[in-house]
Amino acid sequence: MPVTDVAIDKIKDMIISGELAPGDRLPKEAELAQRLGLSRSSLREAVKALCLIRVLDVRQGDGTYVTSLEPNLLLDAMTFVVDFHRDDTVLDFLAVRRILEPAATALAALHMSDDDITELGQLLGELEDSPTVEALVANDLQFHRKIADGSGNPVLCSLLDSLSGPTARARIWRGLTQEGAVAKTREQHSAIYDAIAAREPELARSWATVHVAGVEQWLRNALGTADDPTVPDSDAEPAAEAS
Amino acid sequence: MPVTDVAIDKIKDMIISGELAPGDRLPKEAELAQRLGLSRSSLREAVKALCLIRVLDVRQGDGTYVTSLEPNLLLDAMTFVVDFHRDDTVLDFLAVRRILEPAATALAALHMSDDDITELGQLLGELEDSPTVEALVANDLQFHRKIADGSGNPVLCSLLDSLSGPTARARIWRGLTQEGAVAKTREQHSAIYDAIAAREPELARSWATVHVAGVEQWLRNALGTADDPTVPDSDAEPAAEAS
DNA sequence: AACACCGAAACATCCGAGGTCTGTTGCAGG
DNA sequence: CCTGCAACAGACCTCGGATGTTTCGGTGTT
Repeated sequence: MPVTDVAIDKIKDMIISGELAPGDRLPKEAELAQRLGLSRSSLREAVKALCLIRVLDVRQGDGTYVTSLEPNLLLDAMTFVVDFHRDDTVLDFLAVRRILEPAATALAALHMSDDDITELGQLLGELEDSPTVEALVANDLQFHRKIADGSGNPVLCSLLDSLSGPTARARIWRGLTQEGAVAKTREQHSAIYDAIAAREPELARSWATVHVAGVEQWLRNALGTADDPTVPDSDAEPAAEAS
Repeated sequence: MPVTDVAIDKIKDMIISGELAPGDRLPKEAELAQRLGLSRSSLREAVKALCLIRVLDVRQGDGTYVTSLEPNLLLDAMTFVVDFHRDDTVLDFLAVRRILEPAATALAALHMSDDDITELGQLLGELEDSPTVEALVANDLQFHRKIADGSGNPVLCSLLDSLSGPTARARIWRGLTQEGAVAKTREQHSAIYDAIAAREPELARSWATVHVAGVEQWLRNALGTADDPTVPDSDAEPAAEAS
């Protein structure tokens, strides 16, 4: 195994073992390199890699630090990964979002504070009467992010955040091409908000399902893959082997 | 922004734009470095970082290649990230798994081929009568992996795979300390298998919920936080309306 | 045709020399 | 005593070259 990969594991272990706590500063490059038994160049490669996934944070002129390691920060790095799947597997991501979003919305109906719910309502009001598609989608992202945050589960929230990225583009596309999509989105958002404000988790869940499924259904048709077995529709083809 | 980060973005763009397709070989270090306008050292840092998240694959003596970029490969890198959350946030990960696993199991009941179901059954039979806890958990992981794979959604499968890692430790701990946990796990696995084999998605979903919730409940008690209704009851999620 | 050897190509690793940014220190002035 | 500016030291950034290792493919022998 390359020395750089060893270094990555070593640093990872130092963090997991507790030798390096979140916020701690690492020894200076030269020192750490000697301690791990490799050159500064190789060590820098390791540090850079850990930097990309938000485990380390290097500040020029200051030093290298361990990040807070909070789930939202680390899962957030997943956005980078998800970026590589733009067109082909968007449906798969959307299918997962369709599973998580309703659950998160139901949780939000139970856990959100009254203040948060008020802010959620304000978000809906901020939108103009005839918003641009971009403004609508931006508001859409904020709306769902606040709900995900309201679920009280940071892991769930970050995951949804990552999944929302690639599907946002699809939503913009939809807004531009599908008649009535904007109005429908606003209606559904209001319904979701009402359900949360009424503390009705099951109702909130159902509206969220309808909401996400709408995008999913449209996208599936738009992609012309009416026969894609990846998505949970009503029935499946039971392998025509036995019978 | 550091030149290395610029290089990362450049390479990322080259891939997303299609200039570099999965499986393609990158220009040699020196050449690419000159083209991107930086030194080999800095380029190597960028490549190493992209390597960690499985976007690039470097083979000494051969060259640097773009990976297949399949969701399972990229999401798999998330396991590395998840490793940093061992004790504190396991409950949050488990809560997400409790949302995804039942959905995946229901999908599997609809989409798995008869052959796959046969293999799933064999997996259950492979276990001895009095397995060690380690063997049981290993079998447990395989069992759920096969089901996740059977959902037909590679993103969902990879995500569950990543989430299973940190919770596996918890499951081992449980097997060692809770009386009857082993027997209960086997019973529930059989029930899940039966529901899938019978093509009963809702039944499969419910058993999966019960199964994961069992671990979650135990863990919550074990951690002494008996007061966290993180997840409401989750049925009525119309991922599949076959009956 | 199968196998062993050899050389070219490409990555791995290391090193040392500047460059740049940041936080701190110390002095002068209000 | 407090404030503001300038110089300093520490730490990371970038570079380019030299040397070691591994892999691939061509060549020659058996």
